[in-house]
Amino acid sequence: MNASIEPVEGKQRDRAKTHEAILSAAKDVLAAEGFQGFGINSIARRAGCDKQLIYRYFGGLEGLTEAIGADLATWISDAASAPAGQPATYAEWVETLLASYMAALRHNALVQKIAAWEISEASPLVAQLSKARSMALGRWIAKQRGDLLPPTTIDAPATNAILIAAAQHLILASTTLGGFSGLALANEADWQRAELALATIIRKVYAV
Amino acid sequence: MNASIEPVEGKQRDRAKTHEAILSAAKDVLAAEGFQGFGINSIARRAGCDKQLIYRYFGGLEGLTEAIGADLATWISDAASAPAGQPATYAEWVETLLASYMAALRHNALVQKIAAWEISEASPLVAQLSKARSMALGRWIAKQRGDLLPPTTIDAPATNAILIAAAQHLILASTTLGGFSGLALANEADWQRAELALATIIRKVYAV
DNA sequence: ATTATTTATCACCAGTCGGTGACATTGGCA
DNA sequence: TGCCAATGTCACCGACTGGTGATAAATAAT
Repeated sequence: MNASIEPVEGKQRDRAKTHEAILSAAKDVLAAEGFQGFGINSIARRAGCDKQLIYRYFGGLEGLTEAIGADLATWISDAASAPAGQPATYAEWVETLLASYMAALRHNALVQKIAAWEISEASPLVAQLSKARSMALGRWIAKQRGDLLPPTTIDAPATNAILIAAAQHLILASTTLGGFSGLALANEADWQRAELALATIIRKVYAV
Repeated sequence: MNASIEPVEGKQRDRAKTHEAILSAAKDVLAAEGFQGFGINSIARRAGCDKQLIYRYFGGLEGLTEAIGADLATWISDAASAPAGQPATYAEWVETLLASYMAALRHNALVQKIAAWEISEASPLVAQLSKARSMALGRWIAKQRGDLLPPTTIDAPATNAILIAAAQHLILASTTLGGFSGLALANEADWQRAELALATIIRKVYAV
């Protein structure tokens, strides 16, 4: 019961610590090397433990992926900064929401790799992460939502899906290609240009 | 010299045929299994020949990828239907161009997998294909271009990159996730909804 | 008919992968 | 003390990967 006896607790015989080390290593591997390097051996190497422990504590890659998914439940709530003020129009709301989403995704390599995984392969592994990611996103949007309504002449769900898809694709392309379709996306000025164009689209399409 | 002696020419000792079989198998593997299954062994299996011949005739995966890139030079010109009529406005031009691009990409699994590869990994292999793909796209757009100019108040390159990114992402997501961000993309009606929303965006953002 | 060259096949290498069973070590409990 | 469960380590398995050298078979040139 008394767990405060160990003097140094260096790195031996601590299941909780090993558990955490494995989970952290798994996220690191996925964020750094992408889903291609997401394997038992690679994760065990980075965690500095035997791969057998991954099977024991998580039940292999599946259970480990599940744990990552659970860990992902609040990724955007934690990353996105609080809204500065109440938006006055639906267009303003979409604009700030999309900007927050882009900022959060741009600084989260793990979620970027998951997003890339989603559109590259349809495996049960990525399905878990995909579900966790979209649910976290849905909760976050619902929480931010006020009583603003889009113009009834516009298919808002489809339009917003297009905007999110564009933002996501630009971010993913920027890390591997450095840009997309002639639009450079390397420095902050490039991103401001892209976000300005997005904001212009939003304002024009949701103009009242 | 005389190469018309062989009576049946079944499947033996024909370098040109083997060459073509390998190239075709490589494209098939990439289109069917994605860049994950794009390997020497898998391609040789599908081509029905020894993998040694891939090294001999193409110089390994690199040369083979280069050959695929060269083969890709006209993918969109071949796929996209000729423009029905001359567009009257810049918005119309962008609208028909984007619709053609989406139709061509939706029915070309190979290019889809290459696009997914581009945003998943930054390897020299995919760089070749990426270059070939974007150059083919650029040539096609330049050929379609008339003397129409966008409104000077709009950042047209950035806006168009956003539109293409959205279209591309929706198409890639549809094949693996069946939709994106709550927008189903399974049947033709779903796609018409998405294209209508895209067309609305284009008309509003490029309105004169 | 006898060489040469091209075309294709085979056997093998070292390395990695996911996965598993046996073993060693430690700490707590009776 | 002895026991037992928890924790960690090691060795191994079969299968696959990219890559290469040697060899066989068929065609072309002499």
